[in-house]
Amino acid sequence: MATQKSIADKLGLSISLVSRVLSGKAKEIGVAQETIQKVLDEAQRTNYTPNSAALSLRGVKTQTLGVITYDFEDPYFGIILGELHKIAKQRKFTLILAGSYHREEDTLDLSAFAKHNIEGLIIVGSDRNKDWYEKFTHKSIPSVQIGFTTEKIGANICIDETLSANLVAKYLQKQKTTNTTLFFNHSLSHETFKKEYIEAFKQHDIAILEDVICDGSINSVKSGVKRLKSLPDVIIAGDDIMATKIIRSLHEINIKVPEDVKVFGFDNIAHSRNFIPSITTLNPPIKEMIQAAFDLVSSPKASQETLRFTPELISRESA
Amino acid sequence: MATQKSIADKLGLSISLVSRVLSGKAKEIGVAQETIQKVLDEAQRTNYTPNSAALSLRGVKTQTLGVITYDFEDPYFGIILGELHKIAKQRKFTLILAGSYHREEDTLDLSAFAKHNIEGLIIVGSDRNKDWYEKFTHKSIPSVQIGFTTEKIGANICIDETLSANLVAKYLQKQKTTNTTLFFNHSLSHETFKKEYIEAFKQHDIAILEDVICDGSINSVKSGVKRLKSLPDVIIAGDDIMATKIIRSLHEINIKVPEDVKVFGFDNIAHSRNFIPSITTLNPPIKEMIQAAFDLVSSPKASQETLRFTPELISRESA
DNA sequence: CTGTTAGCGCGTTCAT
DNA sequence: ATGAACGCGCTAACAG
Repeated sequence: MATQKSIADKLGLSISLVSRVLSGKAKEIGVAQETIQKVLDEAQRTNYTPNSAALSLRGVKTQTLGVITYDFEDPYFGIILGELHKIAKQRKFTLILAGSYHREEDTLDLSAFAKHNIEGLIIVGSDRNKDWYEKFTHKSIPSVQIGFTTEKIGANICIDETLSANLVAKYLQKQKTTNTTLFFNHSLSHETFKKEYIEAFKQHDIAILEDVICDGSINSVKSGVKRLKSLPDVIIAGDDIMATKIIRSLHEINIKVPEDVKVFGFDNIAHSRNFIPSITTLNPPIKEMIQAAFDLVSSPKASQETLRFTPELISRESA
Repeated sequence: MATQKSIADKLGLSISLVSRVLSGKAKEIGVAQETIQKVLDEAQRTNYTPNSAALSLRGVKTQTLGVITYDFEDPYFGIILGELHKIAKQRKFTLILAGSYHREEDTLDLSAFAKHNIEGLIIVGSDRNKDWYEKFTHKSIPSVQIGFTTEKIGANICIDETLSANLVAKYLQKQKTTNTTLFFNHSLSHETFKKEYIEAFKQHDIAILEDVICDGSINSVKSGVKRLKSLPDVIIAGDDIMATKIIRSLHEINIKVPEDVKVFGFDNIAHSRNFIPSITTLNPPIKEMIQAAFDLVSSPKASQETLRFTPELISRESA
């Protein structure tokens, strides 16, 4: 490995001089142009890369962010990670990954973050509690959560659930919907939205016939669908995946969407557009949300802000 | 932050003694039991965590792996990352992310890896060339690619394409298929499979009516479907997403799957099971593949092995 | 304009 | 059984 020392030795200069040139402080201090060029050339030639360990030992910013997720298989996770990565690259940040597997939150292990001295924490997904965060409380790392939480620890980026529910209620009203059935699971984001839907439907004179709770597995959805006492005008699903599973389950007992029942989703996953029928859903402004999240954690002063974003209603075939 | 020095000062001991105790070499060297306990207690009390920068500066293993991907939005990416992360956690490894956005490979930036001194490289996805890898050739980091490549640089984990194609051909033959049409894009993995399909179909007396090449966007698939000169017994799609888009496009011009044409996918993404019709496809043994990949990079000696895995044919409604 | 020195936190000689 | 001193690669204060 090329080091400043190896360059200095080769050129017969001192290490500190090389350091000054390489860290861009040459001009400022007043190093001879010729010397600057020699150092730069040799650095280039030997493929010099600053040793991050040495830098961070000296207290130089590591420009490293930790990313925690609760569910790697969330269809949105890849997109979020992609966006995060894109911005991180632009700003010369590095992303370190931690997470729990399948929401087994007890398995969350943050040693990776300690190891690499992260300067910011991005939490992807909703959650209820953050026991694990105790380990971090003694440090003051700016953090942001993208999703809902009951235990806010830093900044927060989420969907405006009230606005969203009203958007849907208005849309359904226009379609002369008089009653609905809810399909939600026990996750925090589902429950948060459900509460708002109930409120919004009340205000728009839309009845809720049934409130089905299922874990989201295809079997739970199937049995939920089978046990339906009656068919509402529209079924409100907690997310698009749930919506597709509901439609699939209905299909298996010969109920057609949207002819017999409509189904409304949430998320606008890539798949929703090509499903048969295509899913009517709410499209969150992911890119803007991620951008905002990144800005919040990478800013010098830790923020406690909560930013709410409004999704766009995408009317397709299912509702 | 608690450091060995802070503990030593507090206890009136020397730093090196504290170091010995904390790195578990106390017994070996012969430190007084009482001293050991004192140090351990103080470390516990002050929440001592070894400084990774200092460690790696001293040459201690960083246990850090770099992960590169070409496409964050690949539906398999989350699953792969989840598996990788699960194993990484078990073995106390850290994962650092790099990648290019939407396959714009020129934007690949590996500075993140240099920054954190990675000890292994996992490449997720197929690719044709690795110009960027030049920067790494002077280091000897064990690497593994999960996917196909034309420019192998380390170990390689992939699907056995010949076996796969034969599996499918045999299946189709049993179903009395006499002709097919291919829908593939220009990616390396699609082309690799296509070649094998062509060979396998020839051996099984299955004709290929048309060879449609499209970029995979819904519009390209739609126009590909519209331009079809005739309907084959079964359409072979390069992957499940392509399959769903084909079915969707056929649906829009009133052609039913599988009644009018069958469609065969590849990948077994989560959605395939719930799509209407559910997609008949090949299911790669992802977990085993990831496990093997991890074993290869994390092993002390860099391997150049290529491991081929055989997928399982999952017969569903579409074919 | 350039070199010397100190020190970030740690493990490892070499002393004692 | 314990401590002093060194060096990993780097930057900054101080000295020419």
